[in-house]
Amino acid sequence: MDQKDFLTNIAFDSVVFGFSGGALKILIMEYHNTGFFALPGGFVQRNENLNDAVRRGLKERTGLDNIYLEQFYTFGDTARYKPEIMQTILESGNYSLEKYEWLLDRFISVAYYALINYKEVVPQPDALSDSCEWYDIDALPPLIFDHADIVAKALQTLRDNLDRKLVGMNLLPARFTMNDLQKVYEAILGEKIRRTTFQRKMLSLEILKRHEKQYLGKAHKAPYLYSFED
Amino acid sequence: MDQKDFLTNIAFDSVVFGFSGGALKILIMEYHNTGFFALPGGFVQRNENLNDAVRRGLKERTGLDNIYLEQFYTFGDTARYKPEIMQTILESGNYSLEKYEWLLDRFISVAYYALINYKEVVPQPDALSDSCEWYDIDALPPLIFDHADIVAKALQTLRDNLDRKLVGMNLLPARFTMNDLQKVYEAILGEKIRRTTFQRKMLSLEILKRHEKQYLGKAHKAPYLYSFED
DNA sequence: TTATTATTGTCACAAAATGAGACAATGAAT
DNA sequence: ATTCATTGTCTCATTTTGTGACAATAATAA
Repeated sequence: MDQKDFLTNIAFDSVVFGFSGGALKILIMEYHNTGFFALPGGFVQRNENLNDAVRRGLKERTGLDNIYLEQFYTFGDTARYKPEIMQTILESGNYSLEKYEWLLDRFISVAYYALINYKEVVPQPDALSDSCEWYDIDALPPLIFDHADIVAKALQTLRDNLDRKLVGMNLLPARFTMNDLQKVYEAILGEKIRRTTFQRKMLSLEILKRHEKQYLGKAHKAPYLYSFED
Repeated sequence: MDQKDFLTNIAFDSVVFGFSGGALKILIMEYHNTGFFALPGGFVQRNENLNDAVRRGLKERTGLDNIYLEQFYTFGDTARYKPEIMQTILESGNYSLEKYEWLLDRFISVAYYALINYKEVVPQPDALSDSCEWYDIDALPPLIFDHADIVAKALQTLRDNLDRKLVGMNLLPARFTMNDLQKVYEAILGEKIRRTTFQRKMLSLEILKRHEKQYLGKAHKAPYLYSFED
């Protein structure tokens, strides 16, 4: 983590979406002894593609390769430059302010969102943080810098992309019911969807393969399981 | 233009769209004595918002304030790092390689597109360039670095945004005919649109104000002029 | 065994949006 | 007055979407 290995003034932040218990969640880190919460992020190595840097960071936090990833905005206001916060984080982690002085400089941050299958992940804190945990998108702790803005814009972009990109594929397990898929859409949009219209629309896309029924011992008709495979 | 005034490793590029003669055009710069063509761009001052830096750059190139601007992607592949090209540009412009050594470093570039009224602009070259001129989007010269990719992505984003944002407003003069507006849409989409459907759709949006007719001395019915004002 | 209950898959119809063409109105040239 | 190209609007067909109805389950209760 030496200055000469990394590009200066440029960072990235990731909004990692997962879906569990009917709610949309994201990963948030908490720094040692500071009460500071932040998005997972990192820096770009001098010989590394920006996109690869983000994948490297996500691999460290989630253990996953091949994550669905979209870049959505680059945040570059001067108002996001608050060196005293970074200084507190470094001091609380017992890091040398001299060696890591470059972290106190201003950073422009390229923001990405990722979609992952909640159940496949065991979130890992990094050296500076106590925890890396899921938070309900409606109940986030206060975040440092402009990270609340980043989350808001990530969610807005996800909503805008909902019709154009196959969002459900990445947030659900390989097999799921139509109702599972509908709940993902409802969590992202923040509103209820009409069941029959949703079902008709999803089936008309011809991207779902129907499998066996799912018997859960409930007192009603068992739903079919679907997958996105061909 | 001293290193200490600017953030390092980060730049911006602008795809400036204009509309003239029924075709979509963008601004391209040509560097002194090099045969190199590139998008207008620049660097971010240490105390300056990223968005403001882009507006500053556009003001220098076009003379305009209050330009319609959208950030659309940040390009950060290592493959775009070609210091020999920048060195040639500096040498051809008789700039000191020592003083401007920082320009030979790797840059991650935040890309924006702008929409402007073609007739309001007299493009201005900068100190390093011979010209800053309009080129038809279908007939661009070969561009340095990954600037051709940037243009392609700008155009794709513009198409995707066509229904959601008021594109025509920014590419046309204050008053225009329905046919003018349709030609803008056709130039962006790269395909013909059905006249009656387009007219019905535009009018149903209730964002157009109808004004007097435009008599051009042609042997047919004179069209109404419209504006986006309220 | 036979109701009861909640949910699912599908259909039918209404409403809205879009595609496609018809046609009269118009401004100038012949 | 006639012709011509273009415009504004209308109508009808087609497609998409909104809305509810309804039969088909899979377990539970009677």
